[in-house]
This record gives sequence, C-alpha cells and structure tokens, in this order.
Amino acid sequence: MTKMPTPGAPPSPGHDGRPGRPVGLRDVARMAGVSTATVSRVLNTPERVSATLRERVAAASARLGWVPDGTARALATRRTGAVGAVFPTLSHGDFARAAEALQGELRSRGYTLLLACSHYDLAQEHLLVRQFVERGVDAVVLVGNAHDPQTIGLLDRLSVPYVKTFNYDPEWRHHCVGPDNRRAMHGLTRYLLRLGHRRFGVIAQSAHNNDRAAARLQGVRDALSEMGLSVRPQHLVEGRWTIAEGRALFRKIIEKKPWPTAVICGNAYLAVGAVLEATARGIALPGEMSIVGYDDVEIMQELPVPITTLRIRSDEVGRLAADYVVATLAGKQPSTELECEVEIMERSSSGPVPRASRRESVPRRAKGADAGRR
Amino acid sequence: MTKMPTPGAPPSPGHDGRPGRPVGLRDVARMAGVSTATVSRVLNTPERVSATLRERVAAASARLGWVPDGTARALATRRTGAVGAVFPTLSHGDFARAAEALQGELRSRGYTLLLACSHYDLAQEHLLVRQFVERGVDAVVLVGNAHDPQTIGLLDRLSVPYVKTFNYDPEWRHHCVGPDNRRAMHGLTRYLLRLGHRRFGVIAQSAHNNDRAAARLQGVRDALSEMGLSVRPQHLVEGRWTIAEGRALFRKIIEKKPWPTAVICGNAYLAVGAVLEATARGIALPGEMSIVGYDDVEIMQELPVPITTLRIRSDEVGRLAADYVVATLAGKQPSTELECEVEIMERSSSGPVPRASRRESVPRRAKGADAGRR
DNA sequence: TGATTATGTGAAACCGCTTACGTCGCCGTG
DNA sequence: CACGGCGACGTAAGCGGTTTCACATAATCA
Repeated sequence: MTKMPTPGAPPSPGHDGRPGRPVGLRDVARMAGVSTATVSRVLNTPERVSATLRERVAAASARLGWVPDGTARALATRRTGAVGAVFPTLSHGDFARAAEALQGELRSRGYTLLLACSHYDLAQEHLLVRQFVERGVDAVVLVGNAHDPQTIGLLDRLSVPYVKTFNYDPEWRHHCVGPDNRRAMHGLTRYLLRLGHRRFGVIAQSAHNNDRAAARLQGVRDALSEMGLSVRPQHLVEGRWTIAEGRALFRKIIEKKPWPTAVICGNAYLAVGAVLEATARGIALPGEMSIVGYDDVEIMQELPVPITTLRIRSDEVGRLAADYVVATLAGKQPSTELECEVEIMERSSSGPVPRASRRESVPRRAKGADAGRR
Repeated sequence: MTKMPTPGAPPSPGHDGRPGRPVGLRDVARMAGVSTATVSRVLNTPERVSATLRERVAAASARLGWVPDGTARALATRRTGAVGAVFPTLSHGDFARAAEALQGELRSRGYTLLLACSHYDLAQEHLLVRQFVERGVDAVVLVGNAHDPQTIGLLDRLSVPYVKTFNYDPEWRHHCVGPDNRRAMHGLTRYLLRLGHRRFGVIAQSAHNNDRAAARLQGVRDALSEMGLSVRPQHLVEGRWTIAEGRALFRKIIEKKPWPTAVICGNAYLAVGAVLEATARGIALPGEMSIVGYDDVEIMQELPVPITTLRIRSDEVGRLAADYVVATLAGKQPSTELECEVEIMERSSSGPVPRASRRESVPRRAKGADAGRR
C-alpha cells in the first residue's frame, strides 16, 4: 500500500456503509453476494431476476441506504429522464400554472422538469436551451412559435424532441400545442360584433418577441375586416401586461371622443386595469362600454364588475405539452388533440352596444351620427 | 461493413459530422490533432493551454458543432451543477416570483434549476427530493421549516446542502432564508394596536403542513397577548387561499355582531376577498373596519380601496436562497444576511379604530362597553 | 436418455468526459 | 555540457451504472 488516494482496485472490502466512499451499486452487489449486473436488473427489470436474489438485493440496498446515481445511469442509458422548459416568465399566472401542470404530469410519467425563464428574450432563450441540451434533457418545451432559428436548428440537429406551446397554429400542426390565439380572439371579437359593437378599442400586449400577442391582435383584425371594419389607430394601444399599464392605456384610449364602444384587452391584467379605470371614472359597464379580456384569472370574476374573458386552461396546455413530449420520447404518435379549447366566459363587463352610443364626440354633434351604422 | 448497429471499436475515422454517431470530445480531439485531455482543458482551464491549440480546438469544436455531454462530465466531476427546488405550488404569485428569481440567480452562477411542486404534501415532497438526489443535484431548496424527518435525514446523510426558505426562524439561524413570518405579523398586529384596535378578526391560511401560516398566526397571537388580548374563537377562521375563500370566510366573521374592528388576513388573496366582500356589503373601509393582508400583489393597490399589507420581496427570497446554496457549494460562508426585510405598505384599507365602534353588539348594548378598554 | 431450448447470472466492455501522472522539450545554472 | 526544473500535452484509469454475450443449470421434447 503506497500512498494511493483512491486509485487502483477498490480494496478494503468494507461491508458496511463507511463514511468515506459513498455507497454504490458495487457495494450493494458485494453485500448481496451477486454481480453488479444483477443489482442493476432488480432495479430496471425485476421480473428477470429470481425472487430470492431480488430480495437479497433489496435488503442490501436498503441496509446500505443506496441511492442510485442518476448521472451514471444517464451516461450509460443515453437518457436523463429530464425535460427542459423555457417560459418567458413565471410572474404571469398562466405560465406558472402551466409550468406546475407540466411538472406534475412529467413527474407522474417519471420525468423531471428543468425550468428557466427567458424574459421574452430570444437570445436568452437560446442560451437556456443550449444549457439544457448540454445537460442532456430528453426533450424541450418552448413557449410560442417565434424562436431563434439557431435554437430550432440545434434541437433538430441533435434530434431533441420539442414542443411549442401556448400558440397552436393550424398551419404547422406539429410541434405545437395550446390555444389558437388568433382564432380565440377572432371568436371573442365576433361575439362583440354580434352584440352590435362596431367601434373597437384594443389594449394589446406588446408583440415584441411575443407571437401570441401578435396572433391575438391578428384575430381581432381579421374578425373586424370580415365586416369591413378596422381599429382606429388612436384606439390601438399596447404595452406591458400589468394592471397599472392597463389603466394607463385605457386612459389613452378615452383621451378624446368618440370612444370605442368595446375595448378588447390582450391579457387578463390589462383587462383588470381597464375595468378598474373605467369604473373609477364612472363609466358604466356594460351600459356605456364593454370591456373584455383574454385569459381568465380569479380576480376577474370577483371584481364589482366581473369581466368577460376567454378562459384558457393553461394547466391543460402544460399537460398537453407533457403528453406530447412523453409520447414522442416513447416513439409513439403524440395525441392528436393538440389544440386546446377556449371558452368565452360571459360576465357583466360586456353587453349590447349602448343604444345611446351617439352622445359621443367632443362638441356634442348630431346624435346617432354613426351609431347603428352598417 | 456488416450490419453492426453501433458496437465494436469505433473504427471508421470519419472526420466530419456523420449522422450516425453524435460527435463527441474524441472527434473534436481527432480533428484538432490533439489529445482528449487537451480538448477537455480548453473547455475547463483554457489558460493552461497554448493559444495555438486552444484555437485549433475551438475551430474543430465549432466545425463539428460539438455539444459537450453534461452527464458524462457530471459523472467524472461528481457535480451536476443542478439545484433542485420544491415549492408547494406555483399558482401562488409569491412562489412563482421566488422560483423565477431563484432560477435567474442560479443561472447567472452557472447552475440549472430543477423544479417541482409538492402541493403542500410532505410525503410528496420527500419523493421529489429523493428524485432530485438521485438525479444528482448539488443542492436543494425547500420551502418552510416543516419537513419529513426522512427528507432532512437523506439530505444530511448524502451531505447535500439545502436551504429552507420563506420562513426565517432566528432559532435555527442556519439553513433558512426569508422573512420572519412570526415577527412580520407581530409587527403588523402592533401597527393595528397602535391605531387603537382591540377587537381582532383573523382570516388565516390553513396551517396544515404550512408552518409559514402557523408562524403568522402565532405572530398575531403574540402581539395580542402582550396586550392581554386574544382573538375570539368565532373571529378566527381559516381556509385555502383564494379570493372566493376570503369572501366566504369574511362573511363568517361578520355573521353576528360584535364585529372585530380589524381583520388580519394571512395571505394576499384572502385579503382581496375580504375587502371585496366588505365593500360589496357597504362596509366602509377603514371607516367601520380595517382589513390588512400579508404579502403584496399588484391588485391590492389597484382596487377601489387599496389594501394595507406587508410587502415581502419574494424575489429577494429566491435570490438569497441561490446565494446560500452557491456559497455553500463553493465552500464559502453563506452571506450573513439571511433574513429578508418586510415592510408595511400602509394603504386605505386600514385606519384608526372607529370611534363609533360601540354601535355593535346584536342587542345594542351599552355603548363603549369595551372600546378603549385597557 | 441425450439433444434442445428456456431462464437466470456473471464477466467485462462500454457511455463521454475529467484528471492524476508521465513524458518530452526547452531554458537556466553550476 | 549535463542536470534539475518547469510547462504544455498525451496516456490511460476511472466516475457508477447498463448491457451484451457467454455460460450454467433447469425445464422440455423426441
């Protein structure tokens, strides 16, 4: 025995948990009097091991308090059982819930979630994905359809499966699960059109690096243009998605008359802000104006004026995403159900276009100027 | 070329990225005409490699699009650079923000976050921690001080560093970062006492497997008992932490008079619910009653009656936790700043005890019965 | 009963990267 | 001019599991 630190064959056949070296599969094997292969088998394919040995190994394993080393297994298996997800942020309840559901579903299938936030920055996202890939994730979950081409390239080159979430796009069909933002907003707009509204305001989320926001806006535009309508520039405002921002943007919209009779918000918090600002100013909802949002959060139905909005089951998105990647990893065809239902939650903040939507315009012009127009 | 799938020695000294085998460090080494050790060194200790080789390796690496295999590195290094965190849920904005901050801070230090939710279930938490440990996380972040002894035992036995968050307890001093729930609530209660309130209601979060909630309640009790006061049983209610629950619990409190003059809510959403219910019933805040919460969320300051509450920088908690584990992993002494500041955000939902708090009691008894008492 | 086929185990070769050592070339001294 | 020292690299032994393949032994069949 020279001065070898740890090299050479592992002598010292200590048979109990010595504090020195952590216990490994080999220690278990030795204590159970079997080969390492057998120990490995009781772990992975117990049915191929005789009951006797199985128990001997289990006992030894328990006595030694052995915790299998995942990294070693991953190296040998070429699978980590980990899935990486990059969300823009978790401050948004929607993403938080989706993340939670994603994690839960993945876990129940034996996978672990690696989570990171890109803060709506595609370069950052790329770095994170790269980090995930280096860590050996089996699959990746992304939000939205807009990504750095390099990101997708990397994933493709290494053939790492991935899903894009929160913006189902029928054009691409594959690789994406979630609500169809455009179609959802299209439907909500049509709902307002059916109520007779013709003059619309839009409080949109900034579409910078946010294809979901862009798709929503497109949905509104499409629905309107089908009726030969469009949003007046001064009635289209955009910004971040806080309540305070919603208030400020709403103020901008009503800066001067004529006001829109319906204001569509691209996000729950923006809608909450708009409604709070409107009621604070004594604007009757839906008497004088209708305000609707996208996405449902609890506060929306608890406010003095409950807010009409689209309910997106964001936890469903998380589950679908988990489903998708797990199926793909198992070599199966992912469920065909990739699009996620949305539902209009009709509440008190919206209603028929005010009959008296004529008493507008700054210098009280002729009434009914463009009320029931078209 | 028989039909060998991948076995045998890797002959075929192909020098370009063949679709077959993924490129590995060896391929890079071969293309750069250096040993594997050198490639590894340019990656980990570039300063110990001559500029010439460094560049040759970099070039080869880039040309091959090599992505180092983290699992292999982890196995060799005995470090994964991953930190596991178990939160009760992410639906709670606080945890979501903390998770986000934790991830951001960890990432900037080169670590990756593994995330999971326990749903306030300690058994579940133990399983998750176990899973993390098997995955080889370098450290673990937990929420609260209450945990399955086995969980802590496992961590200790494998000497995996961990922090407990969101409930700084001066008794334990170590291993925990966050606000001191008890002390914070103690302070908030004293604030109300200073305003003259003597009859308190408490809408608490269920303390089941939630030591933070328990600590908060204790804070209220301590502050009151210091004044010889206590909460009447019928004024102490508890439940989950939704807005709707807040409303319902508030209703229970005001079921019969005398009402408390101040209601302390154990959570932001409960407070929002209480305030909405109170205003809906025409109860003047703070004219007739004061309502305060714990924890600040945006909606609280945007409601018609902005709510007084404690601001906890939950992102700070995340950062502190990251700090703690990273420092510990580096063998350094964690920052001494483990406790996280809280601040009373005084808003309109609280004020001096109503002078007329005498017009209470069901059968309109003698006024001032116990108003300024003591 | 001997040949054949399941079935259960063990020996040993990896998985892809890190790193302790050893080697080699070059420079500075005595 | 030979020798010790030093730095840059290469060699090869792991890290802790998995898995292929060979090999017994037991069960099955002619």
